Amino acid sequence: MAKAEHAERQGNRAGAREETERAILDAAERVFAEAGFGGATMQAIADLCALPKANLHYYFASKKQLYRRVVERIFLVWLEAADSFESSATPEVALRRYITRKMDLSRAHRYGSKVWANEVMHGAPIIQDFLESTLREWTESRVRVIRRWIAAGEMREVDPRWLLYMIWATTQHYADFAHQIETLNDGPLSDAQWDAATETVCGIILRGIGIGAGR
Amino acid sequence: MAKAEHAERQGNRAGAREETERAILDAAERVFAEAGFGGATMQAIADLCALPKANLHYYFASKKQLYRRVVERIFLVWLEAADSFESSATPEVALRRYITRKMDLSRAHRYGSKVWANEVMHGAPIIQDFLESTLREWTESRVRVIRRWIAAGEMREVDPRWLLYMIWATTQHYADFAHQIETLNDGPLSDAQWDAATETVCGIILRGIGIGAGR
DNA sequence: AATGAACTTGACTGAATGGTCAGGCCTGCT
DNA sequence: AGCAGGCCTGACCATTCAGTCAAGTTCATT
Repeated sequence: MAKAEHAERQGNRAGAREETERAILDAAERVFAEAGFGGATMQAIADLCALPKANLHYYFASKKQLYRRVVERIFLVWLEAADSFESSATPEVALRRYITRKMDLSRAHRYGSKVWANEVMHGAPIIQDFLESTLREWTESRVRVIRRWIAAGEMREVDPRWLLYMIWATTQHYADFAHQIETLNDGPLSDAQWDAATETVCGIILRGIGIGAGR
Repeated sequence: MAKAEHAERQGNRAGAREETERAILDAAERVFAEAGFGGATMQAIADLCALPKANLHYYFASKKQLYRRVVERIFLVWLEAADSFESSATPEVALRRYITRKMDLSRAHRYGSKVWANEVMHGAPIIQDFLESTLREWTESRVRVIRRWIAAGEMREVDPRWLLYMIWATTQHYADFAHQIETLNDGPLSDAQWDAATETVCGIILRGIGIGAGR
């Protein structure tokens, strides 16, 4: 951000570059999400951001590298959501906040979620190292937090991993399977429906682990 | 089956044909699951079932048609699982059986689940009609069953759709995100782990909707 | 054994697509 | 104004891949 401002002040060169890269990444995210890596074409991405195909190759060396950048950007968003899982709070507050945040993300970053899902489904050829380092560490740390809550009698005894998987699965489902949900719903979910779904997910999970959550 | 036996008795021609088609479909299911439609190549499928590529085109007119047949076959398996959701039983028995069945499916048909997920994520270009007809009818019928249970005070008041999505998401996650789960687990889940995960999922959901399920 | 239909397959083709490149253009600095 | 470096792009190339085909082979039937 500071870099962009600096650039802006002394000409629009660097700022324009960042803007163009972002536009390409946005288009790429959507095309990769809708067609998968193999089905996506550089031409389709170029069309979506109204740039000649050769231009994409000026900013990103190859399709693979562009894809990698897309995935990395998504991972950062994911990490941001992960931070909302605060170990200091009670399980009720922490989990409710985390689930809500993940539901929001599913709504705001539908394409990103799909790209991530695709990548993992295909064996994570690009981001295996992330899974083995950052994701693993994050998961293990939260597993310990949950174990502590259990030991303190703040929630029912449940293997933390199955609980985390359930939260990931359910929240991401609203992005990855949005098409199915919208078909069954005759259109996109309304604000009220998102709120209701979020509340229901929170409610079932919190009660499910022995926390008499609201209402 | 009767057809195959009949064929077998009067020569192995028709029987062999079915067997070959099944081999191709199995290979295709796996390749489509691992690479997506766009990333899959007929050659890769041919290699996996040890047949010359030209032979695939003798049995299936095009890549698209082969893909369609793969998806249709998966849908039949899905329907079979759907039948285990019996409206006659109590919610506890019905949901427990349904969840267990879906977890079993995720374990036995990992590739099928992935192909389905891919198809829906990409906007269901091939099976949109299924979503709008069969899936919709099935869902609406189960929604009514769940509403009846709620009206009868057998479970907490919860929008049935969010509950169903949660069950689908969680159970399918064990197939679609198997790679991620196995990375975090340092290897495939053991029998005991599958049982534990299934039990935890049942437990959280049943308690979550106000049914004091076992243990 | 003869026959013809069903099956098999190596070699080929046309189209699509990732990637390249040379030359032109614009921008900001001196 | 003039210049240098970053930026843009149409045309092109090499590869990959779905799909074809014609020439074989196998097999059930008669």
